[in-house]
Amino acid sequence: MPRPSDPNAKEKLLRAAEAEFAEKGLVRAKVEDITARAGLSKGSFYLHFQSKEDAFRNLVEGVLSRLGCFVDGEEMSAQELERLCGAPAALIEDWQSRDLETFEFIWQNRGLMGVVMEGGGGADYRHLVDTFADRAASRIAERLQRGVSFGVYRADLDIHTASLFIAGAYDRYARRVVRSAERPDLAAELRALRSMVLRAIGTPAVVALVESAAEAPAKPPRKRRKPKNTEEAA
Amino acid sequence: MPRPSDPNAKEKLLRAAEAEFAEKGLVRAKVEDITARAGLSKGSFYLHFQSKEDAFRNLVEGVLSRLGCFVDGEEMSAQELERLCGAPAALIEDWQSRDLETFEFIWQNRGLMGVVMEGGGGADYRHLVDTFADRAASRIAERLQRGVSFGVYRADLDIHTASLFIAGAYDRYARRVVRSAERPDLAAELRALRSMVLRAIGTPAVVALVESAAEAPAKPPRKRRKPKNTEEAA
Amino acid sequence: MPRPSDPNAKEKLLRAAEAEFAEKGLVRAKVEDITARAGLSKGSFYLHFQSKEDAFRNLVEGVLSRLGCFVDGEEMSAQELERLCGAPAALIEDWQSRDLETFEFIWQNRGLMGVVMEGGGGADYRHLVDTFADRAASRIAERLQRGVSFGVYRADLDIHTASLFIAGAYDRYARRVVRSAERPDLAAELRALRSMVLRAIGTPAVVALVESAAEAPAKPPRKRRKPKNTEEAA
Amino acid sequence: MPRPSDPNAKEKLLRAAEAEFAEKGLVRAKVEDITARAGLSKGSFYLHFQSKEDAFRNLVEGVLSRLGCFVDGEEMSAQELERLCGAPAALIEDWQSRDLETFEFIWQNRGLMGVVMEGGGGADYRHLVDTFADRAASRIAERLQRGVSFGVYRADLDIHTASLFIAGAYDRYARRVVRSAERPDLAAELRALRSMVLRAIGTPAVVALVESAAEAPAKPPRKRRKPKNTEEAA
DNA sequence: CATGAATGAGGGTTCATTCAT
DNA sequence: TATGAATGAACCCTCATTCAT
Repeated sequence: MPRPSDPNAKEKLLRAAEAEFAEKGLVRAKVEDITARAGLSKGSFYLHFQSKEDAFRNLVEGVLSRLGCFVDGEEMSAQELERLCGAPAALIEDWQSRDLETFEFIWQNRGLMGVVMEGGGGADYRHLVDTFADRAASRIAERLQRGVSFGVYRADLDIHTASLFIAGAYDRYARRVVRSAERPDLAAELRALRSMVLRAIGTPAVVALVESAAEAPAKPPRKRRKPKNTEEAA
Repeated sequence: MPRPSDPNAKEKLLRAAEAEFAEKGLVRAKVEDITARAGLSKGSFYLHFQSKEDAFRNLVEGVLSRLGCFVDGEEMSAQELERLCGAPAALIEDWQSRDLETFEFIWQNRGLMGVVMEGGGGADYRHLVDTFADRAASRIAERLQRGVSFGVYRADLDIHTASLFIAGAYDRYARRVVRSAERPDLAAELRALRSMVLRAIGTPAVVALVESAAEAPAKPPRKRRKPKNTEEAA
Repeated sequence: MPRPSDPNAKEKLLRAAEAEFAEKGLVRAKVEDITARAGLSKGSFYLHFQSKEDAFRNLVEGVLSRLGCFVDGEEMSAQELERLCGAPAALIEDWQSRDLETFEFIWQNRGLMGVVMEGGGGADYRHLVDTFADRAASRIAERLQRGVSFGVYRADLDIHTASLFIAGAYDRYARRVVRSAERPDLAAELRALRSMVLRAIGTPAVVALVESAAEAPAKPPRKRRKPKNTEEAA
Repeated sequence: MPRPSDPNAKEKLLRAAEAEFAEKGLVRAKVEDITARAGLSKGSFYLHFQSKEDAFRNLVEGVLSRLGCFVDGEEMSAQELERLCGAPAALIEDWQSRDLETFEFIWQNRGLMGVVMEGGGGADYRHLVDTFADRAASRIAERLQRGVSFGVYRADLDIHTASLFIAGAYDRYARRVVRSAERPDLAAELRALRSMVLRAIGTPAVVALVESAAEAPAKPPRKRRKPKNTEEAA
């Protein structure tokens, strides 16, 4: 006996699938459990997805693509860029602001991010994450390069090693956030993380700035786009 | 037609299981593939293990426990400790030497380490890795504390954040090693990684030391125990 | 969004169902494919048929019933009959004319005829075909009997075997027609077939007639009823 | 709980599959019913066959290949051939003997033959049957040609039409045999069928022979190979 | 009447595990 | 101990059918 048509069926299924995948990974998650969680019947799953893998791919590609937007960031005008780099404090605040947005998104989507980062999709999806990680490291390298040429970072910086290192630090932090039961104090922790990084790569002037600014309050992040999948709201 | 008793059967099965788990993860690895790879019959698997999960747990616990030995390190006499901490250069060399041993082990056991780190065992085994990571961070914290009290690291060091940060850096590097197709230059890469870390946490004197010693040759690691699972030898 | 009522819906569905059944048989044909081909919605199928099998039965019974009319033929007045049987050549022409009509119908409805003859409906529908075949053989037997009593066929004819044999020959030819990609030259092929049959059952006089008449042109068939399902027109 | 190893498992499964396919066709036959009929568990099916279709193909190809041996017949030495064709009566007896063997085989394997001939495997298997039918018609054409050149059949025989016609007659008879509930009197019916055919294609001398020999007893068939799948024995 | 999302029984296939030999 | 055929629970996916709109 069919239920009344539900215009949100696909969305409900995606939410349910996300939760099941987050809990059990691609292989152990059962289609029947997904549909049960969505309050639908088993068959309805296949009205919206080709297969279980299809739904998984949908979710993973979606979250990685949206995360990619944060990583790539907005275009910054040459003028704005020069202004910021001339004022290390402002540059650092911009950095913090971007980090906060990114990790806010990661926190909101921690279920899916967890599956993706912990390999819950099996080897077939690792390359997606690897590709993403490479892109992130490249972005960081670009910014380091820029920072060096503007005299914010040490001139003798080994940019390749440093970018891997920094990407690693963020990766590690992301894993921690994703597994947190409680919402972490993202602003404070990101500030601490960044202080560590700046100490390692900054010029003495920047290091001094970092040390003096340890207690400065963080500005709220600019709203660039509104995050989806707000698990918090559910 | 029973084959003659094989005293190495369990060992062969463990090696085969490790390889299959490394390639496919716990769920996708088939008992039949494991026994085929070991050159034994399907039934023989259950003469040595309660279940597929049992074999997996055996392997994971084994590798984590051996890795734990490296992390915990040998007891160091108070005298030796004081000597080392009075000579930062020696302390750093000791650190390098321990890192090298640890990562040598990780490289040798990269198959299993990969499954463990990439979540190939599903959510049920994450706590093992988490527990291990916590222990590692504690150890690092202890050593940071000691280093601070001996004046090697900056007195204002936020030990908690620093330990997470450092554990993260090593974790990240371990993931890279585990996925390398080619044997990485562990000594050089660990030296670079440590330099980064020391710049972030060391006193100015130590930072100077790091900068001047960039080209110093690493001593060969002390042999504390011989690593098992030498995939290289196979 | 309901479409405006379509008075041809049932007919469209029957045509689509026929095509799908012809291509895939009862089991492999999907209701959804049928309705899609008809340009209607899935649900509309059940406004016109109880079930997929119901539609299949409708079609099969329809085609067999219309084919039965050809086989049974029109009532022939005693007078007309006597006239024909007194003139073997005319009798043979009448036979050819009826065959042509029948096989024209078979060709036009080759899709459905194919499913029916090739068992595409499964064992449940075989009895329909069997019943039909029995009836056809009986009709042939009657005509053979009549032909014998009028001295057209050999007096020693084993009517039972002959009728099966002839029914078989037509059955076989029907299968060939039904599978032809190109429209076969029905008139010529039926003439050849009939010649073979007449040689086997005819009196020497008739055999001579057959041999001398090999090149006589066939008259166009009388139009008794107009065939439906004219696939050619579509 | 596994049953004791059964060396006949595959054979039992083939028999059971044959029966189920014969009753329900490829699509409607359920693997579970097949294994139940064989007294085995569902999973055991896949120890012996890749899939349900694989088992079906095995059976169909097997029966067609064995039937092909009958149709192709044994090589006949030129000497023997000449002797036989010089003595139409002997030639006809040889024909009868071969027919009897072939239809004995068809009767023994009527289950499978039924599925194959009635299209129970769907369109995918029709080409196998078509290919087989073409081969059979070619063989018949060859023999007709030989018979004509030896003066057994009418010199003006249209070999192509005749071969199709004869193949059709045998095809039709095979369908009847396959559906018989009771074992038909193969010898008598084949003899009748052959008489009809000979009347249609034979020279007057042969026709006379046929008419006089209607009551001659059939020789028992030479045993060329022992038929498998003897449903009668089961 | 028409629609098409929803339903859920059904069936093919996999594979961890057992146990007679 | 070793073997590998046998088992059967699980689970993915299909599709005929229903019914709220």
